[in-house]
Amino acid sequence: MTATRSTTSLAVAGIDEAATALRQRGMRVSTSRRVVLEALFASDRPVSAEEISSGLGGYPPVDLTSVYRNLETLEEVGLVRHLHLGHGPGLYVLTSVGDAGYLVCDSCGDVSHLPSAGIEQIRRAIRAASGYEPRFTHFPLTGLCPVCRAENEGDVP
Amino acid sequence: MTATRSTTSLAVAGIDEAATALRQRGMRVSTSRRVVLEALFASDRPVSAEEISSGLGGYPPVDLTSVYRNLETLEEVGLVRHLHLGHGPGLYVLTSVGDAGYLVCDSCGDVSHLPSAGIEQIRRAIRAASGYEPRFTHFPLTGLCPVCRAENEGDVP
DNA sequence: ATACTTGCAAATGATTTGCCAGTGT
DNA sequence: ACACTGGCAAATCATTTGCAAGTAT
Repeated sequence: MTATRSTTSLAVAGIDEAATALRQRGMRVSTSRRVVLEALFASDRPVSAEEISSGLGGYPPVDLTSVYRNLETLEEVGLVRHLHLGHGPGLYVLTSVGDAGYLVCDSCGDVSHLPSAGIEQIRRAIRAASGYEPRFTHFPLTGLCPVCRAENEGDVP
Repeated sequence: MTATRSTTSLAVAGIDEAATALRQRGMRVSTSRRVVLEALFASDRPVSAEEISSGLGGYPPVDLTSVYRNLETLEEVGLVRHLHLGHGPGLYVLTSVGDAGYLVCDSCGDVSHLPSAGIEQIRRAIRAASGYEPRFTHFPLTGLCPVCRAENEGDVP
């Protein structure tokens, strides 16, 4: 009833395939929209609307409002997804990057990828505990990273 | 380096114990601060600053700024913690409620408690995969709830 | 009496909306 | 041509900051 975020994804290999997907739905491939896509394809990490707007990676700047509107559109189509790693602005990625997820340390703020090796175990444990089919794409897992864990021996063990 | 949130907690049984903890640190137990604490003690769910400010549970209204400032102070002391369940305002709870965590469905928005029965398994899997000591207190686990999982059979299985 | 707190106004950061001109198809 | 888009200004939502007046201790 109150869907918080997109539940569909459309993985695509490059701009051309993305453009085709858009046109198939009667959407246009405008300059701004293309720049947003190119910036996302060029980045190896989640990026904010502001970063894209201000010319991330040498692409021409695009009005911030248009960036937001395009990201929203692309998210509806399933090409893009957004996530939150902490208190900053939302971050956007292509759905084609997969859904491995992130880890953020509550103490030092360190951000890392959730190692794919152990993900299936985590999934299984969550499924068993709750019946949910987990996704790690919208919020990171958080806690104390190994380093801070060693340091914070007194705190909330 | 970039601590995102408090890593300490101070569980307390009631207002009086909380008041003592505050005074021990040279902090005052003003009317506003007491109302914020009372509202938190009276609520059985995480609440927003706005809710507290506008007189949740029949307590006298407190200026929103003061609520934010008090919540921040109480969080520093370790009496309070905040979390995000989705895109709305931050939600606050007493740390004395424990750290079981929440589950939110990406599709229908349903919010539930992470059943304590399976938590240790989940913790173990995350620890094994990443070395992190997980906390489920700041962001919920998300995914498809059992009901939506059955419905969305085509989507991103 | 002193320093911690409050309340109000104003600022900030992130995102959204209205509106009309611009442009893919 | 027509409908989808873009850009700019202004609005909105959540939260923070400045500052003078108020009050726990």
